[in-house]
Amino acid sequence: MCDEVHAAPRKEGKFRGSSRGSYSFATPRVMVYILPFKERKQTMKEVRTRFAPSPTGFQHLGGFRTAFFAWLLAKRYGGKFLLRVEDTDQERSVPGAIRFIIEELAWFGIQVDEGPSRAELKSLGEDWDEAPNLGGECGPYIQSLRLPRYKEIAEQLIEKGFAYRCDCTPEMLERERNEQMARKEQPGYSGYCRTRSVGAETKHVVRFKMPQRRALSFNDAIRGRVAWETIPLRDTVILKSDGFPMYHLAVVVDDHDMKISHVLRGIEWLSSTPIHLLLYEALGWEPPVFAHLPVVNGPDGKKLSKRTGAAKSSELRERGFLAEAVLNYVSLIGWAPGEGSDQEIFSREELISKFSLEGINEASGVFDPVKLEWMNGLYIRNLPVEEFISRSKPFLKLAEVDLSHDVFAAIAPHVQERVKVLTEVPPMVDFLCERPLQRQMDAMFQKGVDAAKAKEILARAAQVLEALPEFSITAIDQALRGVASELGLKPGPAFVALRIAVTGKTVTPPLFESFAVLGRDRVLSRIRETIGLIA
RNA sequence: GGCCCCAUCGUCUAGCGGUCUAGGACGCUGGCCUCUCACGCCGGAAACAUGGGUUCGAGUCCCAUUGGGGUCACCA
Repeated sequence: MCDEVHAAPRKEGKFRGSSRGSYSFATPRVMVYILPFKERKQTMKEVRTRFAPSPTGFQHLGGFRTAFFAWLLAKRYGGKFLLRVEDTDQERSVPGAIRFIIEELAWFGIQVDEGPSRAELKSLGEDWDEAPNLGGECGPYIQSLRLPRYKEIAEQLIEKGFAYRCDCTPEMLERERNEQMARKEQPGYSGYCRTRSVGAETKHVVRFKMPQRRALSFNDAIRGRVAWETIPLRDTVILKSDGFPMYHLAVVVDDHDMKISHVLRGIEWLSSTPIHLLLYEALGWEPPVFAHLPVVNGPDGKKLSKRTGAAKSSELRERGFLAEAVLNYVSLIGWAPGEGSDQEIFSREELISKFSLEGINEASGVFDPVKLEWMNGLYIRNLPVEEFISRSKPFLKLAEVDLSHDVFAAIAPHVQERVKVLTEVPPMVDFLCERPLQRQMDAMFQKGVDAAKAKEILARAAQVLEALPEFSITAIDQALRGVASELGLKPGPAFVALRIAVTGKTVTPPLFESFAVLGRDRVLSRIRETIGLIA
């Protein structure tokens, strides 16, 4: 009954016509995320999703969005989220990449239920003090540690006639390709070794026999039916000559072994799904539900890259973004709650309860750093003050702005609603330190305030402030306004001089509060110092 | 080039045949608030790629065109 939802019939017409060899994979577990909770519990398998990055460098935001969606889906249905490391390309694997991924997931608060154990990490030389010991029943969770398993499956496929050994050298393949191109044919492996019998002892790869003229389709959880009338692919290598598997073999084997129910991955994988489907078929395994996610592009409309600046999560953290805000923002690229809802600020719990594959868009999206900043500012403002203070402290320390807890706490509420990222905090409060000020003196003279007038304001203000019985915010407020009107000035222009004299800057937290926090002595000495500076 | 995916304001999106003279958010912009800067509040400009169908009726369904993107490795 519920099968209808994802068996989206919109592509049906296109597909119906091909009668020969038509085959489609049923994906009955589609109903997993549309059945009411109680019903589901009795009939459904556990939802198990995974994030399977290859440790070839730094993941960007798009990668973590994929991980987050997979995590949300698992949590939504009380399932498990696993981390698997796809390091089958020895040459491209870079040391430290696994650690980066694990630490970033932790920063985002995406808990991994199953993943590499400490021993697995150690065996790869990827061990560090705070390394978590994930583990799980389906390990190892690092592909380079699962080589015998892939070999076993490859042998099985050869025995059953779905695959064969090929000892063609790269040079031979190259020559073949050149000849094909000269003849203006589609280049690709001809299948030379299909009918030969290459012994296991000679150096070889294992190739999967791709059927030609075969219709194939499946129900993508996001796009509905995707169909191929013929398989356009050549016999593809599934096991390399060095004994490592190719991606296609490794994913299929691992997703099966690890009982993955839903595969969420980037749309760049859509084209290779037929190979995976064929592999599942040959192995007699039931394929998981596939959901191919739209890509996230940079503001330039091109793929997210390291040069996109804020696209690297670790960089966002260093720049003072909050994990909650980043996750909230990133989840909005390609996903919306739907049902006419306008909501776009979600707690983690709300996201879990509202997330669904149906809400994911087909179209690619653009990462907008400006909106992220806005949202981060919103999250910062919504933080309890104490939380804001403790999160700001590392940034103060890094910027060598040395303030006591009490001093910073006194000004914090005013800073909190003025920053979008935490790195903006230190420059906003560094005037409270003992450091000598660099004053923007030239900004002082404007709107009817010349050097003489400025001196007058400062001198009078110093006098009045010194005489104040109590150096409180309201007292300072009244006193300073009094000075302004006494000198025939509006508060605005009058306070510019004072602000620069005491803080050195034109933009600061509110003046009276700043003065109160600084204390009378320092305010007075700074004002007097400035008077001497005016020519 | 073959195959596949995609197409609503600049950007993220709502919209699942009539309630769309298309709603929200960021950004932009006019104003209010105001000691600067922010916050907050009120207002504005800004989009259904094009052409055919289907239908009493299409942003919503179908086809084509155009334009983007992906993929065709002993990379993932």
